[in-house]
Amino acid sequence: MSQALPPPIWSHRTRATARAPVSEEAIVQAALDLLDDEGLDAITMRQVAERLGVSAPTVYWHVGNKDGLLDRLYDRLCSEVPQPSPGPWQDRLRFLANAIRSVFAAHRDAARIAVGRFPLGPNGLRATETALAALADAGLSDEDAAHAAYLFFGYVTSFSYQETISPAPALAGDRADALQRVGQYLSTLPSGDFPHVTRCAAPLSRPGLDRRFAFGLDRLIRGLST
Amino acid sequence: MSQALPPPIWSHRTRATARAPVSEEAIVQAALDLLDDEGLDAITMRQVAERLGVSAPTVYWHVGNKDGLLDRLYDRLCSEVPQPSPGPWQDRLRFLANAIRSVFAAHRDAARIAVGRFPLGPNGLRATETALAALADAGLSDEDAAHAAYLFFGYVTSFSYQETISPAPALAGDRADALQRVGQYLSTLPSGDFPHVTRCAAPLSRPGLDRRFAFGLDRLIRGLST
DNA sequence: ACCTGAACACCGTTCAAGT
DNA sequence: ACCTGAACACCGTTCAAGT
Repeated sequence: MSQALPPPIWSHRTRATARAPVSEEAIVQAALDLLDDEGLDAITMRQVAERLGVSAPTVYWHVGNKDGLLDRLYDRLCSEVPQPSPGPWQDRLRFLANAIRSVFAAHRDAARIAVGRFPLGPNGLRATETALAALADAGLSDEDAAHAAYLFFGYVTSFSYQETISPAPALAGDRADALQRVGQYLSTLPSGDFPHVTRCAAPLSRPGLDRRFAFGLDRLIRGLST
Repeated sequence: MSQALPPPIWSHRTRATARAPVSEEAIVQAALDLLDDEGLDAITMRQVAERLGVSAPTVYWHVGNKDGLLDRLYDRLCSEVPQPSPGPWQDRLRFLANAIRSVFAAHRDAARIAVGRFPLGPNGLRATETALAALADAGLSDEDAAHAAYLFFGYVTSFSYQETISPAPALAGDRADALQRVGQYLSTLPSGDFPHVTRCAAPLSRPGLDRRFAFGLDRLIRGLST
């Protein structure tokens, strides 16, 4: 069998042959690069196309529409979530939650893609299976395990989303500044009308979110224990 | 004091005097009408302006930008949330959760506005105060109550959001159809790789969400009990 | 103080047409 | 089967200018 020759030097399709052929995989990768470099808002059908040296309608041919692209990108992110090692179901659930949060944190505002989605793609299903297995070991029925899985992913996802955006969108400046101003605002509220808000002003506007994530996760796990 | 006369009949500013003067309140109301009539995607600075018979930059003058408009609209929605009557803290929390979910359900995909926001506006603070008061009565410290409040609002909000959108965006057809296809898909997965997913296929794709909401709420409250 | 016209720099999506 | 040019119908936002 003769070896494939490169296109002849007089080929006029220099640009077309220069780039790798477009594929669904390449498109998802380009979207992921865009996400990492500039954030979710930079993921545009046109920008993705440009990264691949291709026209926008080509992207539509491969992934249908923007939602289809984000579905695939979400599953791609799910592929980065590691599996927990064997152990008590509580530990496996905690590991999974922290792993998912870490993946989101590693990709800017990736969590926004996950909000309203459930991990049902090829890779997402692995995480779903892991969660359901842990919940079954917790003694939950199939029905309760399904409900609990939604509760679990909903918590991790919405928490991750919350921490990627500034706490009060209307306020300018960086996050720490904005948070401090929220705390200041809350503490100066009339304490007659809002006794608890004023007393909780500081903890409500605390910047460190690791403790808060662990708190919610612990209470969730406790609530799921029989 | 003489009574104010209407503009003379020869006034050439017929259109300008015909409409009520624009105000922040009127703008928020127009946005709410748009939300109820056509959904969140219809809330556009231009569309809001058109509803008021005004040009788009006028809206900017009053609310700053679109985020500022949505902040105000969110607080307007919070004003529709009723206060619970006195009773055990669990009941008050449950009442508040159901009330918030009902308000979102009454305004199409309003929950999407709430995702990533925390009720800190004049009206939202009433709900926050109610939640914090209940959580304090549960025996939580100020710090834990603050964390739990985020957990609580995050749950109600993200659940409400989830139920306003179709479960698998890529699938066509109405929700019941799409859900059934998801269930079908999950049940035909290789049961060797996904034993729990296949067994939970039916409950994972069950359409009624009231039971699921109650389940999560119960477990949350249980997890917060000392 | 409040409002407008016109513009800038984009979007998602479709569709006939090419190879 | 895969890709392009050109277009449609929009966006959020700004800014000089008006009253």
